[in-house]
Amino acid sequence: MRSPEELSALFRAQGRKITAQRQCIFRVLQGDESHPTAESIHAAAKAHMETISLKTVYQTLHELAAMGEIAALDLGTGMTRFDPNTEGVHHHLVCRGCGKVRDLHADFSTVTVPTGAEEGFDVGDAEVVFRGRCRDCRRARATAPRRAKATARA
Amino acid sequence: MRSPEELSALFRAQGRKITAQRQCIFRVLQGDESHPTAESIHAAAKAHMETISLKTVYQTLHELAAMGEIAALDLGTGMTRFDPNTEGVHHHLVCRGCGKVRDLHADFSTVTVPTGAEEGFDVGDAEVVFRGRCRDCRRARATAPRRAKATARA
DNA sequence: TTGTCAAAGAACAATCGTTGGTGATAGCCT
DNA sequence: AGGCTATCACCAACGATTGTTCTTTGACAA
Ligand SMILES: [Mn+2]
Ligand SMILES: [Mn+2]
Ligand SMILES: [Zn+2]
Ligand SMILES: [Zn+2]
Repeated sequence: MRSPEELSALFRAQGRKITAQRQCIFRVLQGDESHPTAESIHAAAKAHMETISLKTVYQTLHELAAMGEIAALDLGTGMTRFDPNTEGVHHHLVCRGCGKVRDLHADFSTVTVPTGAEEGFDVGDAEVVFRGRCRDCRRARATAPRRAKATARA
Repeated sequence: MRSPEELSALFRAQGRKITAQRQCIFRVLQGDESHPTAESIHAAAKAHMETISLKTVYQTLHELAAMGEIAALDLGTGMTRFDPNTEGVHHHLVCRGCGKVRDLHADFSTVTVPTGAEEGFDVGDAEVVFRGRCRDCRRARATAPRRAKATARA
């Protein structure tokens, strides 16, 4: 994702309006590596701008995603996660316990993916999602009751 | 997934009742490789049993999933997909156009997944989802208007 | 500056897949 | 047969997301 200033310039160049809400969202996204949800972005934005609406957050996130400035990820946690880091191709570690998402920089270039032609399927891209337990959840589980109900809420 | 007869025996052994609805669902699931949704399973079941309710279908599917007889997959198509094929580990091809899901039997055993310890993340398993276009959608797209709206409905 | 107008925002309701209640009926199993 | 489940129909709720409507605002020209 570009800097808030560059994004503002981009928006302006595309005829979009530069509003305080959008700039606020730009700033909130800037450097956020938590793969936040729309809701958590909204919460963070409200800390700076009490009146900003969730709808506006969704709208702006979709615009940024359509522009390729951020990525919208469906990682099976129930909510769309947004990723301002679109620089390098990377994969994700998803914690089954708390839903936290972390980047995984690993090389899968040597993986033999069947060509689309031979299966009739035009493979666009491979999405590798590793599910497991983050350190915090591993620790918590060590002392937790064995059949803890998976709440899956972040 | 086991045969309808074996499943009936299993249910009986667990104190669950063997009802006509459940047997109908067992039969519908048997050999279905389309990774159906609850709704499509319901539709197929209704063809044999007009009065079966969607609720019962959901309930039975969840029971089967909890028993490990089928898998419930979140492949980002908006609805949970159910997979009666739990025999071999396999991955999935998801069509971005029509949402169809196909099995992909490919060997990723040589992929160097970072060990959980070094990242503090206990990797349970890797889920590889390939997104692209199936043959039908490729054909359709060749003649379709360029900005066709993705309906994502199977 | 100020007017104009489309774009953006706020508030609210609706949507979708799914789950939860209810009470009544039906049917499995001992 | 009798008890206990499962199922039914119905209706409501859920959370994430989107559509609607009305109001406000920013961008640009006069
Ligand atoms: Mn990321
Ligand atoms: Mn499969
Ligand atoms: Zn965790
Ligand atoms: Zn397709």
